[in-house]
Amino acid sequence: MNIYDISKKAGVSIATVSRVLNDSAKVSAATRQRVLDVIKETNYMPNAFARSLGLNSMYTVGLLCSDPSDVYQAQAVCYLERELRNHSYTSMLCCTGGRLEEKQNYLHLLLSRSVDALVFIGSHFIEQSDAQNSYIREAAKKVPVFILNGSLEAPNVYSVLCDDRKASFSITELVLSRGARSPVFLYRALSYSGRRKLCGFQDACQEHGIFVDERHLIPAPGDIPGTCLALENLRDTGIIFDAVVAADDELAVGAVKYAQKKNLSIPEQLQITGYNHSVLSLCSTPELTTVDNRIEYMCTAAVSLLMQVFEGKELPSMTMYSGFIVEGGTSRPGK
Amino acid sequence: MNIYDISKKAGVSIATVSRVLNDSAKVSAATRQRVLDVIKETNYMPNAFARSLGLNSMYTVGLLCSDPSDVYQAQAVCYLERELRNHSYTSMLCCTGGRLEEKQNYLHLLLSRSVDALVFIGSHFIEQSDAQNSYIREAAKKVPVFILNGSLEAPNVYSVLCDDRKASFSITELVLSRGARSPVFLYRALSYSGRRKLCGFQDACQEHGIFVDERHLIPAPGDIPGTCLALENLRDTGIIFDAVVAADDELAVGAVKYAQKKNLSIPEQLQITGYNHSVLSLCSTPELTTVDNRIEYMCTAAVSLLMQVFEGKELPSMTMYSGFIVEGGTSRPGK
DNA sequence: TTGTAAGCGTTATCAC
DNA sequence: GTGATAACGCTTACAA
Repeated sequence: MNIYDISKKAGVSIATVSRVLNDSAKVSAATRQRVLDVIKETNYMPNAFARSLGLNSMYTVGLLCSDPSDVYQAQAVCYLERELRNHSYTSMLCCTGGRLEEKQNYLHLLLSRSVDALVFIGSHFIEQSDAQNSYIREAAKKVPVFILNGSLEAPNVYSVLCDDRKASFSITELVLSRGARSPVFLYRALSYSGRRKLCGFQDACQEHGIFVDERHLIPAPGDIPGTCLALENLRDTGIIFDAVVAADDELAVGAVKYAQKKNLSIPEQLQITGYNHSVLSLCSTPELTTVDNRIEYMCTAAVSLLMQVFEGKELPSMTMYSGFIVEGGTSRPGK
Repeated sequence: MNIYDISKKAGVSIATVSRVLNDSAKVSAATRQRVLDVIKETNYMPNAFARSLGLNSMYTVGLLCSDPSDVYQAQAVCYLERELRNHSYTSMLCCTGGRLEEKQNYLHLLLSRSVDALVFIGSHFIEQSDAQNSYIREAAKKVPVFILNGSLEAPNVYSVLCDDRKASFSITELVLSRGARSPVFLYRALSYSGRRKLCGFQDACQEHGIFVDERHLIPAPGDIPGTCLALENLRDTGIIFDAVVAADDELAVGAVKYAQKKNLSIPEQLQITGYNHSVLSLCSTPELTTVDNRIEYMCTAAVSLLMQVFEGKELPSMTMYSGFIVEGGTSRPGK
């Protein structure tokens, strides 16, 4: 069943059928109705591939995330998909994992499918060495590229992010102002946002006259038991700490587990802060003090900006929002 | 840059270029090399839309989930996408939410894009009233449909699931054998797997001579505070319970929060079990006793079955695996 | 307002 | 082995 069949049954030309399908201006009400009747009656569905070929677009956006099992990324995927759908775009999802090569493969895949735009979820995609980001720049020559929670200076690349440096500064500030003297920073990787968070942490420490060296910056393997172990090891090497500022909620939960294992009371003996305000922060006991970086808002904003790019508007290359602190029971109460 | 440009530069016909691209049999080594050189040199990428039109397929599978922010669904999405990608298929993701109408819209969308198959993640898609599932049956007339953790008897519909009834029976059995006398069942919705879990719970109770009526079957709103509240209300109505068998980990965490709020010791005064063995079960303190329903395995299996369907093989309409229990600290220790 | 016909860039079927 | 050429099913000038 194709457009010719419909045109025959309705006694019109294929052009008219096409016009009806795309409800283009000039079709008489009578003709339109006749065509619509036939379409309904035959259950006709236009062929998406042929349509794409003509229009050179499938109204599809490529979504790249490293791992949607990460609660935070999953939320982003969900919100982005919803917003895109509201604008009649479908989402092609790619879960790249962490390896650069794999990311590049996926990018190539999406471009070969001629997606209309790309959204990178999370700062995992921005490598420290700028040369390694060239693949993103290349992609941006073909389609607009959006980066959530990461930033890259390049034509046709737009960043939407939370001011992680500021939020990290504030939350470090919070535990310091409530008595912490030897905080450590727990991170998964020094991705773009990881580095920003680290900056905030260091700045806050400096402002409080607290000396921080690399022994206070703890890379964690990522999962909860591993994080717990990393902190145990840290303690065994003789580093004393009374606060853990974690780069995400899962790491913070690892710190909670560590405290429980070592019988340290939270927050009296150990203050802990997370990041993301994910469901994990609520699962933890006590609930985490964490940063809400407004992921839903960021996703809505990103898609809305994307649509503007499609419309040919000029856009700022970076849009930055502020997160806010949600106080749970892992930091000492304020006055 | 299209296949004609390449053919000119290489001094061959477009047919030959096409043959090289699809590394089809008969092309002389010399010609092939010449064409490949031109392709490399020009950075030529075949047009995906034109290709799809010819082949009538984009090698794309539609993935439908209600909400990937649900950790369990997110994992499934991730594994499915990975496996599909390994078989050279891309994934079109749809997050439908819970409303039937929205699910149908999404289904229609995917079909209009001519995906090669559909995978429904989670049993949310199988309605209790069979008539409401007709939209899935309709879809199955066009493309093969896979259902993860749900089941529907229909041509071209294949179910891959964990034996939830059995697992739920076992885990209920576990808390009963360890002293629980008045368990309640906590669920989110009576979806296909929800109903199976309920059956397992009831059967185990019956076998232990424990009377269960509907007051012991607690629908929870879903989120943690809401679940906590639901249990408080239950207690206020005078229902005594010493075990909570929850249909998923998040609900179980709600029960943990309830116990903590009411100062009930876990597992002495209240045993709690979850379901899914998600990261939430590890975040909780104590860690949950829960069911691992082998989501990764199920996803791998589903995709492998899907590929067999594409190859035209006959397949059983249902493939069922057994889950297993992971003991945490929310159930009393065995002897 | 409607119809004709020329793309869009492939794949696939024939001949040669 | 290779090359014409006809699909594939739509959109869209341009004509009428």
